[in-house]
Amino acid sequence: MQDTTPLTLIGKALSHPLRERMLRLLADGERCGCEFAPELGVDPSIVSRSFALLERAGLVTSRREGVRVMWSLADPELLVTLDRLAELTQEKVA
Amino acid sequence: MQDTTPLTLIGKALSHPLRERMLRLLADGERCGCEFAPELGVDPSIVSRSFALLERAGLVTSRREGVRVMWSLADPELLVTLDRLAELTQEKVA
DNA sequence: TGTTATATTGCGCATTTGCGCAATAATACC
DNA sequence: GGTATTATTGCGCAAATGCGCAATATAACA
Repeated sequence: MQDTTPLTLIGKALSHPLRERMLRLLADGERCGCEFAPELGVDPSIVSRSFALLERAGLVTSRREGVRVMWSLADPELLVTLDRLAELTQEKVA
Repeated sequence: MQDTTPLTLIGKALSHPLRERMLRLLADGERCGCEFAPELGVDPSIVSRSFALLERAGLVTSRREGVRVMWSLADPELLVTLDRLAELTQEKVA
């Protein structure tokens, strides 16, 4: 794709259930990337690529701590805003 | 995809620049679907399928008016919330 | 009935995304 | 140097998405 806006990047990042789950696993704060593969039942390579997508969209940030990479939500308001968005769209559906 | 949540549906709907543009074209209120194909320079079939996606995600609603289908945002707060989301993610990027 | 305007759906094909194995990188420690 | 732990990247293949033409549907109206 050529014309990529901040919002479409966010959309792509959110458009896979695994990546939404990863976001929610960060709700309580920073976590080591190494926890995600076993917890989600996928290959570490998928976790790595998924975090890369989330990071490019600006949804998460990372810092190295020795051999580990620690991930956290880019903003504590994020999940609230996402859930608010889901609310707004479900009004008419429900 | 099997495991599809409200948020992943929204993500998919937002993940294409054409569909984001369509959403923004509804900022000022209801519009006839027939305006979008010429304005966006794509085939009407693409507009139809794109609206179907946006509607399934709960982002837009429609009503028939004779031969036309009139589209509007599911909620007037939607674009504000989406832009808020973009803000939250751009803080760290900028 | 037929004609016009708008919208949707079926189809084939191109592009993108997703997956996991294997290889490589990065860091710490001996 | 070597080993262990975690993370990333290269690759091939599978699945999903995007595209537009053509066909069909829907509604209004003469």
